[in-house]
Amino acid sequence: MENKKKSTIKDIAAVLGLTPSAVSKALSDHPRISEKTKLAVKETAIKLDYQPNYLSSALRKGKSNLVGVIIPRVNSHFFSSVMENIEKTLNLNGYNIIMTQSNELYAKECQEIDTLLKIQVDGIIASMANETTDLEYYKKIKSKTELVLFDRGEEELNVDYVGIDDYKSSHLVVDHLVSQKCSRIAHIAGFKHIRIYKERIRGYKDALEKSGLAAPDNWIIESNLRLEDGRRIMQQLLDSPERPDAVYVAGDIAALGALQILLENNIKVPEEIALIGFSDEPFTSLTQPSISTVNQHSDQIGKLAAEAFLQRITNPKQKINRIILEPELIIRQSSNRNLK
Amino acid sequence: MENKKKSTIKDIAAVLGLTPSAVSKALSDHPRISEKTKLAVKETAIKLDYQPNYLSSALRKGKSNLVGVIIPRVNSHFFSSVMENIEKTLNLNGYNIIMTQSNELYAKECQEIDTLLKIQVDGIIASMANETTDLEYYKKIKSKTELVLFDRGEEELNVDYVGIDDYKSSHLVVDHLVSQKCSRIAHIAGFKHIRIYKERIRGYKDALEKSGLAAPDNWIIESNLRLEDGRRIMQQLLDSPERPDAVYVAGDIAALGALQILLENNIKVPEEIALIGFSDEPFTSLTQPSISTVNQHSDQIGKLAAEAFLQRITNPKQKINRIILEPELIIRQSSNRNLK
DNA sequence: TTTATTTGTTCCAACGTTTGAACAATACTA
DNA sequence: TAGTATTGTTCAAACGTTGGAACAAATAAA
Repeated sequence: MENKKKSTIKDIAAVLGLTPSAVSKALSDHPRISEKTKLAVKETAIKLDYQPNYLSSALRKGKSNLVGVIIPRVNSHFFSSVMENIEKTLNLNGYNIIMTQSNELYAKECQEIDTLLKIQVDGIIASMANETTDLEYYKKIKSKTELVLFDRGEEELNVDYVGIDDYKSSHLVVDHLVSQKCSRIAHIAGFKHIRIYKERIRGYKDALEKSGLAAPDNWIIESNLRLEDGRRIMQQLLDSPERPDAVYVAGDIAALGALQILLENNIKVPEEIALIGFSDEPFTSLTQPSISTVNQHSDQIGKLAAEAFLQRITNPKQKINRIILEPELIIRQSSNRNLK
Repeated sequence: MENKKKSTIKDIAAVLGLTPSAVSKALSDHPRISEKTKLAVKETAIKLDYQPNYLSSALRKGKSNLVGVIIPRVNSHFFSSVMENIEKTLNLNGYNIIMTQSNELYAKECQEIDTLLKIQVDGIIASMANETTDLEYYKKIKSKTELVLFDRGEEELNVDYVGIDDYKSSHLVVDHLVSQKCSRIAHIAGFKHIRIYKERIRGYKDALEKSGLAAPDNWIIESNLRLEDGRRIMQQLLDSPERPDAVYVAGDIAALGALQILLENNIKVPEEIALIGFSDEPFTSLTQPSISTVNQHSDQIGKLAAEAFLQRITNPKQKINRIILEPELIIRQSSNRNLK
């Protein structure tokens, strides 16, 4: 015989012979309530295990103090680290977050957006799914609540954004590979319709050109950057008439797949083919050889995205923020020919 | 000049010259509302981009259709897969989930519980943090809403539970190691105060005894099972006067740490020391050598936990479910002496 | 034609909290 | 001692939605 009874402000009022409004004011430290009453109210609140009903207060105040976060997938160090830092920053400011994942699917993303809007979140912080090309749903968010994007976001939406300089990242990667005497550099890329991957491709091309190099068009291969994509494309590159002597992969997981294929084919990394990934996922330092990669500063991105949201809530009409962080190349064994 | 104006049932009513309650009934297909009115209402709802206000309806109905999920950390294949399957199952039944992570910290866990209760979720599905020994907060959940536990849960709480047979898992592991002619088997364990780890330890001891083996007490070493714990303890075992010839690690991440130390010390795995982890995290198949491990059926656990919740919501007084799944030993290179 | 039934709608109270206004009681000022 | 200020509380309306009861109009049954 269980009774899942939640106590309300009324119950406290009844115990103390007060009105609900007196209790409400006491709980929120209203100046006109006597210290004695406040103390009594707070004691009974604890005694009755009172939990404020968020639904009613949010309804009344028109503010939920809830922020929705949409990420492509939770099972990635980059995204979960961003997540954690968003949460940490917002918690300090009295907000709670609802995290959802799109699984890189447009349909799921739309569904999550609808749910979050229904819940009346005070804002949404998101990184777009790989599949997303239609921006309608994001425009819908914009018309209903605050929106901050990070990492994967489109300029067209004209909202606050935090990310790294993807164009420059490719320069760091290519310049380093060139310094390692690589000259036939292929690029396992993300889909060009996503801005960050487009920028990485653009940076890759420009950096090659700067060094007087050029890559055949079929050395830029777009994909979803999953493990199996990395494997498939690396095999494809190995089978091509002229093999590259370096491969720049736009994501670490795909880079791992590529590394597997290289090892399975007994190709020496980095001597025969050098390899560089993207994101600094923890496993890149654990593989044999360890994988060079680009650090995207996930901790800072989360913090900055949360702060951008907080600023916008405080002052909705301030001008749009675009925060672009400096990428950092982490050189490990897979691209360091000097070390070995 | 933006107007983040949300339209309400009142706006629709005003447009059509109806009352809000007529609109509400039309939207929920009340039988007494004429088809004509329903059509008109639904059209205007779309035209005005009407989004039902979840706060008010949840408040009124006393049901939020929101379920809180608390997991120790999101960045683990096991937990994120459970998560995904909980979400999938609950979504099909009209529920949305709010996922939170405790980061294995008791304080964070309590905070998350309070938030979820404040939000008035219809139930909580959780796996306890490593740190948690005091069950007060879980009893609090029980007194306020429905609670389902998975993987890490205590029997004392007497709530629905889904997990695997940890005692048996250890038997599978030890029996396999014995079949590989290992006789000095150490155990890098989780903390004994957590039931699942206690069970793994108990199974390990009993299985050893069954095979006429015994391990010195200092070969059962409890820890948080993080990467660095695995490294530290493995080093400790290597430095001990009599080295083990097999190590059974109660978590994959710690097993990876142990493997790193073994490789750094040029110890042949599995010939000199065999290694087995726990959870079937994806990276276990990617290491060199690949790591044997125990499959916990994360997909099923999520589905079953969600179903347990749904059943309890429908029928609060049905008797407590304890669903125990069969563990599955996945034999890979790190423990297979025959293969090599 | 009167009475009963069905249909489509409005009315109203409620969910739990918040907040400005109103009020009574006490304390301070002239 | 009357008048004003201060203090501590209650009152009442509101947030948006819901759902039972009430009601009027149209239709069916007697």
